[in-house]
Amino acid sequence: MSEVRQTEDTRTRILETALDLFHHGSFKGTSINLVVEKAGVTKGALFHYFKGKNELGYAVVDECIRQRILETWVEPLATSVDPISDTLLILDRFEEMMAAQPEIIECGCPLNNLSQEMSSQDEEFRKRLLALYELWQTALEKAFRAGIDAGNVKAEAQPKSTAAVVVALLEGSIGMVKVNRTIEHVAVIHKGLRIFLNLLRA
Amino acid sequence: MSEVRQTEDTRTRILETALDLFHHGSFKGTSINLVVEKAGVTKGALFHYFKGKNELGYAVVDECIRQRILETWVEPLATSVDPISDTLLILDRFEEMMAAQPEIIECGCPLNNLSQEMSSQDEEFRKRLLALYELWQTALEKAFRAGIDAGNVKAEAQPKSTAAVVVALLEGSIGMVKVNRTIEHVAVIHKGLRIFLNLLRA
DNA sequence: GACTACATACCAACTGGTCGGTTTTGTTCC
DNA sequence: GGAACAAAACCGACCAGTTGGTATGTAGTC
Repeated sequence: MSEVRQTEDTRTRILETALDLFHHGSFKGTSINLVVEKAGVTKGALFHYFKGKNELGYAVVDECIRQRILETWVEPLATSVDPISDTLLILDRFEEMMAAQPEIIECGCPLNNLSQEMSSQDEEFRKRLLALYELWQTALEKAFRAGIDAGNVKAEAQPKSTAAVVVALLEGSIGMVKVNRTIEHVAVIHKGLRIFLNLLRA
Repeated sequence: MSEVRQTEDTRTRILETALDLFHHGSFKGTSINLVVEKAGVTKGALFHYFKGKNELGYAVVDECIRQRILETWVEPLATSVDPISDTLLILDRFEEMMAAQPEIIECGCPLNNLSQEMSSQDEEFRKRLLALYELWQTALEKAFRAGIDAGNVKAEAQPKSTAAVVVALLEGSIGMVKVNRTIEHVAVIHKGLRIFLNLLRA
């Protein structure tokens, strides 16, 4: 534990702790005092790396959450020509994750949580969160376009609108699960989702 | 102006002011000091009618928001046998509302906002919010069942799952619009939604 | 000795909530 | 009608605790 130097490690620990707390609680509802306590650092360290609470939030969005979107959605869909199957596959992985860590059911999606809380309160937050949604949505849009070209998706499925609907549907679903807080509800939503996506198959 | 007004009027004014502030801001982010200021009452008055901030929030959910769900969804769908057309009609009305009052685009849906913010923080909130979602979802479920019986909706559309998906999709959509903050995005989502719902037509 | 990387003590502003008090309103009895 | 009384409605100063943020200091590194 008593290592010599820290430097970038401290910053990372603050960021990851902040993401965790913002996820389980909320941005405004999480005090920087709590962040430093949980991260095992002092306020001086936090304010050394971040100008203020908002800047910390921006960094969480730009670095931590962005990374997750890339790993979960952008990379898996980058070369997809069957976006319906691939999306359902990603959803299966989510379901497994929820079964393994039921606490996820309670606290939803970090991106959605922050968006709902902050986008109407702080323009800087909104811009950054929007950028992530566009990243995600564009990945889906491209995949649907490729899916249509490959003959796996109905031609009438408009890629842009469909991608928007899928994102809205997923964020809405995870939001509903937060309120319902049952794995059964995940299954109900999942079934409906499957019906929807399969209707788009060519 | 100098009417005799009192009693129940004060309570109502507090409730409506609170709903408005919770909607434009958030529950935790709105201080009771601000509520009393905007409502033009004193703290004594607020605490006379509500045991605390949470109780005020519960009342907003149970009374104000519940009323809106009933008016917007339950009553219009009560006798529906063509839930797809009727749902699209309700959505048209939403779109008109957004065009007329663009501020709605910024602050989303009060029910969704409160749910995302509070359901993981306070069990009492969660229970009450869930009850409203069930009210809404059940109304849709019944309408879809009636729609299938009347031959307006595909038989394979499972009413419960479909209702859950519609609710999730709508809440997700309004959430996305909050982040995107453009009327054009409402149209994009709307188009996708229309595609989805029409796929369910018999 | 300049610089980074922290640590600590501190602050003004604000938070939800309390409490003793005043005013308004409704009821009862004459 | 009006005096007497009680209860509901309302007021606003005050409180302890927390908030985001700062000022100042120090220990190790180049």
